[in-house]
Amino acid sequence: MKTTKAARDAGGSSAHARRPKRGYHHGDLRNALMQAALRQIATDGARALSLREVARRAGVSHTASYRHFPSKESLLAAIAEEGFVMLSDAISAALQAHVDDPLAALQASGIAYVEFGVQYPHHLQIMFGGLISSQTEHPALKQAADGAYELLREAVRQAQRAGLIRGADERIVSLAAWAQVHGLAQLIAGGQVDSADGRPPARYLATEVTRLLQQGLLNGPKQK
Amino acid sequence: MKTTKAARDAGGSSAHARRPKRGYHHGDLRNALMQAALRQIATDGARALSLREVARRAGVSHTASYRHFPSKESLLAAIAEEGFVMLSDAISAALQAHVDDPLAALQASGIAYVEFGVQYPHHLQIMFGGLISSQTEHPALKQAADGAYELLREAVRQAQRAGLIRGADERIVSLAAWAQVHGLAQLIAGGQVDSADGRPPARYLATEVTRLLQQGLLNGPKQK
DNA sequence: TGTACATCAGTGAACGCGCGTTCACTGATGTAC
DNA sequence: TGTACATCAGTGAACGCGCGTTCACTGATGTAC
Repeated sequence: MKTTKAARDAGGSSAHARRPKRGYHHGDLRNALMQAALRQIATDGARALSLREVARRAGVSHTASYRHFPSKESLLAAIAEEGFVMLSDAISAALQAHVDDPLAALQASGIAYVEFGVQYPHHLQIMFGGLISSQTEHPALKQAADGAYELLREAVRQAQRAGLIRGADERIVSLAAWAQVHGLAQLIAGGQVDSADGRPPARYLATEVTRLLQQGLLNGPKQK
Repeated sequence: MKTTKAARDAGGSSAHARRPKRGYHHGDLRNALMQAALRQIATDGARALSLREVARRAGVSHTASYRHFPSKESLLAAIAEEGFVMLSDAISAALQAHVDDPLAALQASGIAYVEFGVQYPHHLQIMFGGLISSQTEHPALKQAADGAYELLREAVRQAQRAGLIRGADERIVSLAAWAQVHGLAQLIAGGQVDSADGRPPARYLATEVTRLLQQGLLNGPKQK
């Protein structure tokens, strides 16, 4: 999945695996701690996460993380922020693959949302699991979260501008789109919906489910 | 919200408030513990929940809960189960209010789902927040959860049978409906969407959002 | 190139704490006769 | 109605534990001259 850029830099020539010459100084501890935290969540569940165990997994004394994160929650906030950035990247890529077709772009961004959640379920859990008391206390996180949602809203606006979505309030349409892919991602990532080997893959489910909503958008309100 | 049946029984005539004659035996400790747990979650967040604090709030020694729940997780499982039962009741009521109109029934059940989540956000968190390691280890919980989803699927099937939904796979339609209301409930309950005083109330958002999906269902696939 | 010094990133002992669970117990309640 | 006894629902001390955070420290790194 993701590579620890600086971790590779440190050693320079030493190909891989065998511990690079890192001695007292780690080189990329901040990043290593974030990855260790994700590994612990994968193993023990998000609510069992402890700073000391994270440090252990990173091979470092349990107080070292205070050089990089002022508290346990700020480590979680950093991971959540990373998640929103990755999500934004995924949505952006989907949008750019369909610049000529705003409706396809909207659907693709929804599918990207679901795929992100399935691929990074632990990020999703930290982003939305109520582990961070208040986003307001972590401005960078709040900004990243707002940015991701803004991409989605902009996709809705473009489809409206192009005349592909009729009638409905943009806020409601955006919320409907968000709720749908968010719910689907949560259900799949949370194991409530099987999408394992042999079962319909997440991408297929996301495609079909978003298609249904899209049809509703296309045709506009029928007048009650 | 909910009344503790047996707690009232215990005292008999003593109207209310002033501690009924409960001495050594509590009378309805199981129920009282569940409510105390919900209160602690409301105060401190779900991940801070501790059996000892729950017992403190219930006014009982911290080991008393072992007479009613074999472990901390089983207390959580009981609350989650209660949540699914309440959710099922809410959905059933919505369905029965529209027996003559399967499509209205389907939408009403979705709205009921969102309203349940908004009204009982802490139940929702316990039901879906990954606090319970495996539903399989709590059969009654699993059954309650499956029952709620089954009600929703049955509503979809009835709309299909009545010819109101064309073409689409029932599994996909059910999943789309579930994902949408589940996502909306999560977003509102998690504070990602404001629906507080002055803002559009949850019921309105749920109605509009489900209407969009409904329109997609009504018109069926347009043939790609 | 060498030296002095400031800064940075990690260490390890120690703090105080609350936790989940076990155990042997005791007071209260229900039931058989 | 009264008594003996089993069962049930709480108690409180004790267990062993890992946690987040602080502190004074030390080794490593970078920089000015």
